[in-house]
Amino acid sequence: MRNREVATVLVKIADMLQIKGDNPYKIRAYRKAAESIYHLDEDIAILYEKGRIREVPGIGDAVAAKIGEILNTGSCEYYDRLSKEIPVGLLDMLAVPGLGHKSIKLIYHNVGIDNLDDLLQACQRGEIRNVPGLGVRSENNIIKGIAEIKQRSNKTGLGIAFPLARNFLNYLLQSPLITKAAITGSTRRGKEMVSDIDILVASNAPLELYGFIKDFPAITQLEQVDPDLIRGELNPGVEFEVIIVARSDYFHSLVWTTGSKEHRERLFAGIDRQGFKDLQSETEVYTRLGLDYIPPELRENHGEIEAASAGRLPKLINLPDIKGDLHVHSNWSDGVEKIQDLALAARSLDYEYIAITDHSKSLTISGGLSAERLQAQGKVIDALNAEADDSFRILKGTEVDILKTGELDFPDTILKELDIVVASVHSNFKLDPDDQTQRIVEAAKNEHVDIIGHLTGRLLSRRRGYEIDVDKIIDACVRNHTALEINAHPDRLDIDEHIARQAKEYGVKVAINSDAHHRNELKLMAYGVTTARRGWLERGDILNTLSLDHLLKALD
DNA sequence: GCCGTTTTCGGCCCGACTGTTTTCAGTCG
Repeated sequence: MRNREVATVLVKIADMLQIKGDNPYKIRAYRKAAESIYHLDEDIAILYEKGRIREVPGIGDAVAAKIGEILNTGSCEYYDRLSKEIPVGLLDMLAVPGLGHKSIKLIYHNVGIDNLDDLLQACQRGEIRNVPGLGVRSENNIIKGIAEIKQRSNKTGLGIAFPLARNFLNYLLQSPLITKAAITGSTRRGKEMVSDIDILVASNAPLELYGFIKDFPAITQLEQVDPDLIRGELNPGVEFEVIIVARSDYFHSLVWTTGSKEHRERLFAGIDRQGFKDLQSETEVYTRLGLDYIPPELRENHGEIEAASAGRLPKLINLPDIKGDLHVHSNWSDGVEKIQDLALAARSLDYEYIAITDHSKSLTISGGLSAERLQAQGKVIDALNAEADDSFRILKGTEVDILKTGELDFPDTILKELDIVVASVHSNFKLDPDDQTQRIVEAAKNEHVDIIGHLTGRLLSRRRGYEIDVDKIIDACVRNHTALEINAHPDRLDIDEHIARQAKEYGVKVAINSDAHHRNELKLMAYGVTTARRGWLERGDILNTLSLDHLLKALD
């Protein structure tokens, strides 16, 4: 699958055109094509070979030709020509919050800055404040923004790291030199951001492995550090380690490498792991330590060792416990899929229901629905449910905007007609913390609101969440029987594991939702389940583990 | 640059906030 690689080149073309100040619709066309390819569940290279690439929405003759070039050569003539005019370092500067294409062009033309490092230095020297349209405030915001970028640049989101690790693992398992292998480390624990990918391998021929590993297509760097350690980097810039052990040392090594430093050091304090040879499972390792088996997601030294010792570990939720998705967008707002296609995809995941929760009218950029359109959508859903010959149910819902004042974007008379109401913040992120909190508390108090969506508004690779008092919001949720969402999108994972655990302690129900804008994104549910597991949540804590009947009763 | 049950040209997503200004351009969702 080279879809991500192709999409990345197209996005860069769009960015360069935008810095140049080219036709906005042409720029949008490149972005739309990139987005389409990114979400494709087929391999773009295979589609191209079959001559079916024009069937992909947003790809016309011009982009199709460029994709052909990218697949054959890794780049295309148009991109190369643009990058002579627009230095690629300018594109990195786009990651700075508040800096857009126009400011970057101005900075480049006025002071000749074309990369992040020089930009930081120029800000520190006070040179950027003289660029027309920018001032001292902008300068300070840029310095702050670059610091944040540097802080997270050595980490990779689980949504990138996990699929990459799985592909790498599957490749390794093809080798006859390897008898057992598993993803380990923080990726196995399901941390939202990981610093590298660790793979544990059992092999009796460690020195022959290097030659096999170097042929994995995504490898960009490779180094044999020790006879039992190979280190390198995978495209797109994710570091990895392959740790090689003898078959007899595999399971205690898996426990050792999976847990956080604090977990493993407490586990094996004063114990020689040599006595753990030849065990047949991780369960045996934990049994030997006098503990119940601790699932990887809990191995953080956050109380799991005490709980395992006392036989009080939670029975964590599993993906098959999920009976439906309560936050999904269709092409009525900013999703790309028809409602019936989303329902079909949900059926194939063995769900019993899916809630269509398109945006409300204030979110114009995302095609928010007016009250009239929402009612029309309800009729369409009723008809689809009526003509279905199974018990699967499409629920009528909305992701209603929480306005600046805490008022909702639809009146109660509209909300009460819906099966499910998700209320979310999409504007005024920089409100005073008290006002921001109060705004969400007001929404939670509305009797028709079932779930607060992506509570903190954070985007893991891009921005921190808005400032809120989580305790007060949890309190409001308890009093009003409002659930909190774990938004499963790997860019969000919002609420995080800590707030999720706090919610459970106070008896607030949690809904794990994909927030899918495309049918393939329904599968992102798995990341939300991982976060829930890291928050010690059990099936009974999760709203959408309920069967359709029980869910409807619970929502009543 | 893409698209089409207003179809081969003329549309294509808009409104609020921020920081710069002195009436507005740029950014963001």
